[in-house]
Amino acid sequence: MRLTAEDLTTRARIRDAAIGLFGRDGFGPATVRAVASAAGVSPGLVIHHFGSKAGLREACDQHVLAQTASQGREKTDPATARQLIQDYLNHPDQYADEIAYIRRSLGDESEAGDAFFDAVVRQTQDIIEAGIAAGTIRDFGDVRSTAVVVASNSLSMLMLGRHLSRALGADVTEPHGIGPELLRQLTIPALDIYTNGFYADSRFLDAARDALQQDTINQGREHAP
Amino acid sequence: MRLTAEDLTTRARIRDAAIGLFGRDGFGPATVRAVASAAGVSPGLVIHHFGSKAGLREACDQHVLAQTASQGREKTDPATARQLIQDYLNHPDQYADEIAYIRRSLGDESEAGDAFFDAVVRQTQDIIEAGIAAGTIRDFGDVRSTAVVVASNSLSMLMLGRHLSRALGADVTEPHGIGPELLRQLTIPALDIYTNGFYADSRFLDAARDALQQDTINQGREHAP
DNA sequence: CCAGCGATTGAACAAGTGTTTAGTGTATGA
DNA sequence: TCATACACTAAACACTTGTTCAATCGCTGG
Repeated sequence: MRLTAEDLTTRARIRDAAIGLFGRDGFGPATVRAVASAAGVSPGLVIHHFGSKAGLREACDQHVLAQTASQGREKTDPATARQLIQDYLNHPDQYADEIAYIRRSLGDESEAGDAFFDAVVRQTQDIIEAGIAAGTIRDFGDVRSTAVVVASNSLSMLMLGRHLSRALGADVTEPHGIGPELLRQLTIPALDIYTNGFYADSRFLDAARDALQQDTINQGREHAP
Repeated sequence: MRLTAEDLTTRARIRDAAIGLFGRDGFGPATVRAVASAAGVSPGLVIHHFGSKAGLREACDQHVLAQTASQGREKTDPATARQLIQDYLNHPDQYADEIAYIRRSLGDESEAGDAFFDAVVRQTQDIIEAGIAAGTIRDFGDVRSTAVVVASNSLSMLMLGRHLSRALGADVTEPHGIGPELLRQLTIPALDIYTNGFYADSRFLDAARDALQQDTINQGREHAP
């Protein structure tokens, strides 16, 4: 649940407007004047409150990070996770700005993006380890690398939401978000792969193992210029 | 094989410098002056050759798209694909600029990025259909959606390369590229999931099917404000 | 030989950028 | 009540941006 009313302090209003514009246009192209205009204040006031455009960004980073961290902490619990997804499916617009901002943070090189990605990997690894203990998830050799792969796959929906929408024929009114019907359309194929696998047998896996073995042996020769 | 020598026309040199800077800094932040300086020419000449900064970008889009299209066309053939990957593993630097540029194109909303994503999905779908016919890939209900999911997962390595490197402890000298040793480290877990699945049984898949069924029934009520 | 043409440059321009500054209210606390 | 502090604005500043323009340089065709 979020507060949507406009009983925010001016500083918070500016920050939220900045999150929206930074997420939509990127940190570079979004201007202080545009942020000020969106917040209904003068450009000077933005600087007065945040010192500089970089300071404004830092405040946005911290806020979005804190917001998502407080939601993500309980995500290991399946029931809470389900409720969170349900909440998003019912009110996707309330999360749109933050999601767009995170997408930009992951794309730019920013400390906030780094922290967010690391948090997702950490939680994924927790979930995997709990799942292995409970017998619901297969036991892997390298849990860490597996967690990175799974986290990366999950975040690809966030990074490529716009293209997923296009490819599956949804209306692209929302520039980048991923709507409820789209999420529904992708859930089954994704879970199907995660449950029954993608390849029919271990041919490719064995071939890759062989190739990597061979590549490691030949590494000194092949990598020489 | 690419030509690395400097026997390029000035126009091509400017274009290549622009691809490098657009990929590294983004289309907005990268300036005409920086491109001109990187190419060793005056800013006016950039405009003289391409009309405007937007024209320069269009030329970069077309060039990168043509470059990747010519390589991707034969990717359905497994042998060629393997050779392409080998080539990349041995000379990753030669592809770095184009990869960074594609990453930015996929993140911005650009026609080139759209075309690239669609091409990847199309080829993925071709590979899946050929694999199903050959018996190497499982037969899915919805090939199209599956192709979108697989393509999205594959491209996540491109979009999040920087974070994958960080998470797996590689040196982050290259800002976003994904190095050979990193690719080696991720191949086995990814193929393991694609071969043996991620979940131990179909519990999650069944639960999702039930949830979506129920959500569809309740959709009218739950989505109301 | 030379007229012409494209490549190329340096300087300038107008617009937009982040930021500063001086000034105006408007509270709050002594 | 008055002075201090703070939120806030309008205007200006210095700088960067994309783009234009006049003027060269170097070649090539007649």
